[in-house]
Amino acid sequence: MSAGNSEDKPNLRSIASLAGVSHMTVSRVLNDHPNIRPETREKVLRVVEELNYQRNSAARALATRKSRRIGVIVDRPVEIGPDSTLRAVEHAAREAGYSVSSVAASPDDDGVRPREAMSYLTAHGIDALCVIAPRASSVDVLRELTDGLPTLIVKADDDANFLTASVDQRLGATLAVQHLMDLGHREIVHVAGPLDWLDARARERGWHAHLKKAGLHIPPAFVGDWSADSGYEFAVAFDELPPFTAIFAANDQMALGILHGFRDRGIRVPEDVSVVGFDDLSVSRHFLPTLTTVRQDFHALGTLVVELLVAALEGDRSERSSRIAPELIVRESTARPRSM
Amino acid sequence: MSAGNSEDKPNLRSIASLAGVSHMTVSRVLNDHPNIRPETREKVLRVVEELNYQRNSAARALATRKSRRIGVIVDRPVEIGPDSTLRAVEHAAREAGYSVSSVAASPDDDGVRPREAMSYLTAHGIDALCVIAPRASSVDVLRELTDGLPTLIVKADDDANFLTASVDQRLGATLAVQHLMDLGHREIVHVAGPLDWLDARARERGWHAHLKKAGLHIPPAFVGDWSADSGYEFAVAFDELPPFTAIFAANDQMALGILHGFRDRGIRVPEDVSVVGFDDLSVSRHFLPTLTTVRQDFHALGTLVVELLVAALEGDRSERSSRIAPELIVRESTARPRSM
DNA sequence: CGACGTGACGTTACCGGGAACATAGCGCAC
DNA sequence: GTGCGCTATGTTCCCGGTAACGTCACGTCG
Repeated sequence: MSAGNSEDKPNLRSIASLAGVSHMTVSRVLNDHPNIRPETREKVLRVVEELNYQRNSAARALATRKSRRIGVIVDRPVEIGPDSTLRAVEHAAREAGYSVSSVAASPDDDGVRPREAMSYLTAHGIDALCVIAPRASSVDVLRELTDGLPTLIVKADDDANFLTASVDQRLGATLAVQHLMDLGHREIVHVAGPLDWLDARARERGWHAHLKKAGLHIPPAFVGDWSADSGYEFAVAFDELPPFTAIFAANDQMALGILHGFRDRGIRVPEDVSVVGFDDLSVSRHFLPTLTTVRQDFHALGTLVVELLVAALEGDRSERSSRIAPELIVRESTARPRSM
Repeated sequence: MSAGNSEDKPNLRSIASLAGVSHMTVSRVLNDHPNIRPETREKVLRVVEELNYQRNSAARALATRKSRRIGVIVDRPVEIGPDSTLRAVEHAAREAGYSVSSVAASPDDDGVRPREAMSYLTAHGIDALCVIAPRASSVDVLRELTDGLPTLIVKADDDANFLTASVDQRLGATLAVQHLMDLGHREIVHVAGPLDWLDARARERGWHAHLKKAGLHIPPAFVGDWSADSGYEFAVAFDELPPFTAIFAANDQMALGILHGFRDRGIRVPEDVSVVGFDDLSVSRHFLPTLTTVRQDFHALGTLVVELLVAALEGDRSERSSRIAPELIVRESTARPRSM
């Protein structure tokens, strides 16, 4: 069953001699070069099949000076959103014949250190770089480290130096705020992520801009740290906060912490306050109450990231950025305000 | 600041000529060979530093026939537990000078296809393999695919063919059940993961064995699919189930679904039923009620995995398996049964 | 005092591919 | 029929490391 040649691993030359051709002919067949006679191609492919031959990626990388590897830096630890993006990128990269090396922030430390991450990635050889969930400071540092390396940053604003792709964060925030406004809410506060994170900032801006456009009062944003704990802290301080009837939280975890904090304070959701999250975690539809939130299509995002990078690697400099529309998922945590 | 040599990337030879030695001397310095004069070493290292030289891992891999890469197969998509393990393995591997290539199941398909995953990993060159969250069937397939490749499976039982490392799943289950027994529960049901998954089976067995040891009635286990949805389904069918006062769920997601289903059925947790989960997701402490669960130290697990694999790669065949003790985290979702 | 071991290097070949440059056969225009 | 260009294939060298072996100076010992 399993191709059990007990000899050394086959290489181009062994294939070649068995097929009665030169190793270059085998190489050309494998690389889909034109100008190969169909019979020759078949003969070669038959031997390749028989020996279960796989190209040596190290040798290929060495000869071509291309690793077919995409480096990925993820600045936020395990917390779902960026994680899903990473998975989607890995998947899309594999489909495209690339492999991925990633450096993710560990839950312990306070984020990826861009210099070390880059040094690790370049040491292992990468052709392109993708940065997920970046902080503004990381982007600044990377600007001087990625000289000549095709680099895509998952962020919403276009960038002269980098390719960009992302789910449209501002649109997501707009959807959330509009939904609350449609329900009749006029005092809508925002529990933001750390504003050094580009995603956090984009969500905050979307919220801010949409309130402004509607002529509503814009309260100061509360800044959390993405964690459910920080949402909890916000919520239990309810009595000391200026009045509001709805909250747009920058992610589902903080939204969950808010639900928890409100329960501990005896505030009911959605009767007293409506809550909207962001991300649509797989568990969010089972929170109590189930959470209205903004869903991002990570799979599409991953595909997009790899498409843009591969195009850039192949010399296509036309497409430089693209955005994916998010979707509002309405559940139990939002309702009309009582005062109406 | 950034080593701005505008020339081609430096290589061993360029370092060598600048340092006035042969390229082999540079290689030896970099590989910590003995028999290098301290002055020579310093001279070389100075140039290496100056040019910001990094070894070409492809060339190294080609010459040594070692990629210093650990392949990882993850059989369960993004759902936290296995994910955290993967992150921890990546982190530990990086610390140990290895890099990781991973294949994770995408949320769409119903699990990793071991043959394809292996083919991808070997094509990109790996020295060792780690399998996270495996199904029994995957393990069987891998048995014939990993011929000669040092392989570690993250599972609790020792294995003649493989290295093993894991958090002690049976102990975790025992802790959960014992906690419920300590509270006075006598009818403790289990909502298991799919029993084809080794982790699910180990948790089920731990639960079963501990009930048996205590001489308690052993109801049939309900089998979910790890998702919160499946927990919900179980819970809303409450009326049709034989009576019980406590549930041990095989993961936190299903536990959350159960909390949700019970709320929809008007059953109170923990007043009517106690619920224990498994994993301690970062959000579990904010569920309503906050969830009693079993915490796994993924970081320690990742370190252990890499230690065992690296030892095996270096020819040390003494340590073949190891287990980490989990910890019970008691929160609001468990209490004494009312009947007591 | 010469054979020999050893430390500190240098030389050469090789890992498994691919680029660049031959080369051989063949159809075709003049 | 001869020169030309194209197609299909072969040769050679190189990518950037490391292994294996060679060399040379120096110290030691019989």
